[in-house]
Amino acid sequence: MSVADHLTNLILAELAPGSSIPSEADLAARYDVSRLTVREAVKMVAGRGLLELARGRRAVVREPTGTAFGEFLAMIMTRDPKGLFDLIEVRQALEIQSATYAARRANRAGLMAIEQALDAMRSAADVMAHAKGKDYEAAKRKFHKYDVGFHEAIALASGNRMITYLIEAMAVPVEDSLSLTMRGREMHGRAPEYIIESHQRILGFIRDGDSRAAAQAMRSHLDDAERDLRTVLQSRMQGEPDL
Amino acid sequence: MSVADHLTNLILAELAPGSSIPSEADLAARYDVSRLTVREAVKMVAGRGLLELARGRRAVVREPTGTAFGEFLAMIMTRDPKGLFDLIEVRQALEIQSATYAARRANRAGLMAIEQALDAMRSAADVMAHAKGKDYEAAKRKFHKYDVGFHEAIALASGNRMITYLIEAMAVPVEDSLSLTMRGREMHGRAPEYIIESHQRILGFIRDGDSRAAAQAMRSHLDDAERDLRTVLQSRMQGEPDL
DNA sequence: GCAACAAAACATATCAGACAAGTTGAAGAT
DNA sequence: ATCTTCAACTTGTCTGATATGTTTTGTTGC
Repeated sequence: MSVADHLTNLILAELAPGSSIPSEADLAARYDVSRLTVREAVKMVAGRGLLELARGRRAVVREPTGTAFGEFLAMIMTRDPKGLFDLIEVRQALEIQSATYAARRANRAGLMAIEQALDAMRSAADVMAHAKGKDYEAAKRKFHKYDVGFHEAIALASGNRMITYLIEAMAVPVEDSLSLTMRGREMHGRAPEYIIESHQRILGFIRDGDSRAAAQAMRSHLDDAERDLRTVLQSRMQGEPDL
Repeated sequence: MSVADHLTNLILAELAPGSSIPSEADLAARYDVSRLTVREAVKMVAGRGLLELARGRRAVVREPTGTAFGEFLAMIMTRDPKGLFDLIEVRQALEIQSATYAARRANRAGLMAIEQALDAMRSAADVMAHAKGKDYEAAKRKFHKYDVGFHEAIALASGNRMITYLIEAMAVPVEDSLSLTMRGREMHGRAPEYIIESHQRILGFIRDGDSRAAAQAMRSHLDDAERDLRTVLQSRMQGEPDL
C-alpha cells in the first residue's frame, strides 16, 4: 500500500476537517521513506481534494466540497459534445429531488437563504433593465451567479449533503450554460422576469411544504432550460455569430 | 499559474485519453523548473484522476471514470452518520432518471449487457441457495457485485456519460450498503429471488421501451432498499450483533 | 531475411543534502 | 501587558546521483 493510500486512510479515519496532518518530516520518519516520497504522496492526496496546502504551514484537511469533482465534470464537458445535455439531464434528476426534500425539510434559515438568493437575482435584473454595455454584462453575470446560488441554497435546505456537493460541483458548468443560453440581450432564452417568476413559484411551494408541487415547478423550470439550450445550440450550428 | 494547472489545461485542451504526456524532463525544460517540481505537479494531476502513472513509461491521459470521485463520496459517508441515507436518496434521483433514459435509448448491446448482469446474479443466487459457510459468503459477495453491475449497465445504456460516471463512483459504497442490508442469511432484507424478480421487472420495461414503467419499477426497487436499510440501522441501534 | 537476444537509450522512482521563503511562537525589550 | 524581533519549524525548490522498469535498437545466429 502506497504512502498516499495510507495518508488517505489516516485522513478519513482520524482527522477532522480543519485539523492538520503531521509534517513531512514526521511522515517520512513514520513510513520510513524520504521527504520527497512523502511530498509526492501529499500532492496526490491534495489533488484528490482532501487537503489544502500552504507554504510554511502543515497541510490542512479540507472540508469536503464539490470543487474537486467540478474539474472532473469540466473534463467530460470538454470531451463530449453533448456534455451540456448530459449535464442538464443530471440536473433534472438531482434538482427535482433536491426541491422535493427542501419542501419537506427546509427550516427557517434554509428558506431565508433561498429568498436572499432570489432577492439578489431581482436586484441584478433591475440593473439589467436599465444599464447598457459593460454594466449590463456585469449585471447579467451577477444574475447568473445568484441563479446558481438559488439552486445551491435549495440543495442545502434539502438536508442531503451529497446532493449539495453534487450541485456545487456542477455550479461552474451550469453558470457557463446559463450565459450561453442568454447570450446577447435575450437573443435566445427567456427574459429575466420570466426566470425570476419561475424561481418564485419554486420557492413558494418549498415554503408551503408542498413537495410534489415544488418538484413539478422545478421540473418545468429545468425543462425550459433544456429547451433554451437546444434552441441555442441549433441556431449555433446554423452558423450564427459565435462568442 | 502553477505547473499543475498548466498541465491540467494541456490535458483538457489537447491530449486525448490514451495519449501520453511529455516526459518529466521535457516538461521541466518547457516550464523552466526542476524535474522535481514537475513530478509533484504530475502527482497532483494524477490525484485528480486525469492521469495514469506507471514506472518506466510516460504518464497516460486517463479515460474519465467515476473512481476519483468515489473517494470523495467515501469521505462523506464516513464523516456523516446519515451518509448512507443521503446516498440512497441520490441513487433514487439518478437511477430513476437512468432507467428512464435507458428505456428510451438502449440499443441491443446495452440490453444484452443488462441481461448478462442479471444472469450472473441468478447464478450467484443458485450457489447461495445450496452452499454454506465460506462458499455462501463468496457467492453473496458476487451477488452484490453483479447487482451493482446491473445498475451500471443500465446507466451505460442510458447514453448519459455523466450519469454513468456518478453511478460508477457510487459503486463501492452501494456494494457496502447492500451487504449491510443482507447481513447473515436474510436476517434483514429480502431473499435473492425477490431482488432478482425486482430487477427482472426493470429490465422488462427497459426492453419494452416503456420509460414510465421502468422508472416506476426502479423507484419501488430503491424504495425497498431504503426500507431495508432503515430496518437494519434501527435494529443495529438497538444493540443487535454488529458486523 | 528474420527471429531471438543483448545492450543501450529512455523514463520513472527514490534517495540525500542543501538553501530559500513563509509561518509561528517565545524570549526579550519597551 | 504589549510590541518587536528572532529562532525554530515547515513547506517549496534545486542539484545530482542511483535504482529499476520499459522501449528501441542493433547484433548475432540461424
